Amino acid sequence: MNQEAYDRLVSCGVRPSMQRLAIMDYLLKHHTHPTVEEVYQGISKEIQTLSRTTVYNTLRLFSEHNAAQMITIDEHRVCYDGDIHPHVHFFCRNCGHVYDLMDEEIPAMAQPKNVGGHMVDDIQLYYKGICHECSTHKS
Amino acid sequence: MNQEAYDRLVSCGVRPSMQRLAIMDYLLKHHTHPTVEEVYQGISKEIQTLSRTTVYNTLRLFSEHNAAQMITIDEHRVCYDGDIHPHVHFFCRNCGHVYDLMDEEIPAMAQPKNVGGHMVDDIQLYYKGICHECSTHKS
DNA sequence: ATGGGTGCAAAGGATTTGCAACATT
DNA sequence: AATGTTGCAAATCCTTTGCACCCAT
Repeated sequence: MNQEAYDRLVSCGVRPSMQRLAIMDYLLKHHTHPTVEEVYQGISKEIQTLSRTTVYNTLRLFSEHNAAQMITIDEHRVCYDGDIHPHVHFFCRNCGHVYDLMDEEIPAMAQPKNVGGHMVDDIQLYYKGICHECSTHKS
Repeated sequence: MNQEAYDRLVSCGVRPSMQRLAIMDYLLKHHTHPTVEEVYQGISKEIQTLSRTTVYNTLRLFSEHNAAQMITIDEHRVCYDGDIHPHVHFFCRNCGHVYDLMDEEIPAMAQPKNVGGHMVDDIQLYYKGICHECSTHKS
């Protein structure tokens, strides 16, 4: 079993279960910003009885407990990131891939701060454009 | 007629039409980050024959021509902003409202720049949390 | 008459909900 | 037993597509 997945769940106040551990494990091992469907496809081999509903519920639960990041950069589909360290996401309009940009600066959000009267607890910085792959391998 | 709406369309290379002018006019007069549905409801009184399809197509067209901003901060629904000056958006997890934060700094994006090999042409900075309304009028 | 714009109806997809079965304490 | 978790099927909601009509050049 994956100790890191277990620890993440416990430290974020999420009760561990077979499915939850498998899903967190998947997120920690695949830095591909998977969608619900991709997570489901990746895990259903191991857990034959897994349902999409559980993946939906679990990923939502994770993001509510800050055990994973929900990314809404693509209008068509939500995806998730097991890396909860704040970093910039880049979305390619052409191929739809989401890339991490670890070197870009992003204002840190150690604890909730008050901005214009509102309590801000999360900051997401999204870059959009055309990725390197798509701009070189143009058809 | 609204000269500002007309000018925005022309300067962004969007051919004006009855519907397009009405939709742009709505965006310029309502800084509420309306969804497709809200724009539709707001305009269908004037243009009785307006269809949702046209609103969908038109708002998409606007965002493709940078005549409006498409905002995907809320996982459930896309919304639009007629203000194309870069500014931070704040999303309230509780009531779902999207607020402008004009005073927050946002890295400017005058023209496309290369970041880690990718051509970035748009930057969006999203803050999330609980808005002032929701935190004071708690139930 | 040609090309773009509009709108209806239908299709498509993603996500949520209700509820019953199951697991775990 | 009680509580939380899972999963199926159905429902819902958002958005796109195909196609025909219409308008303006």
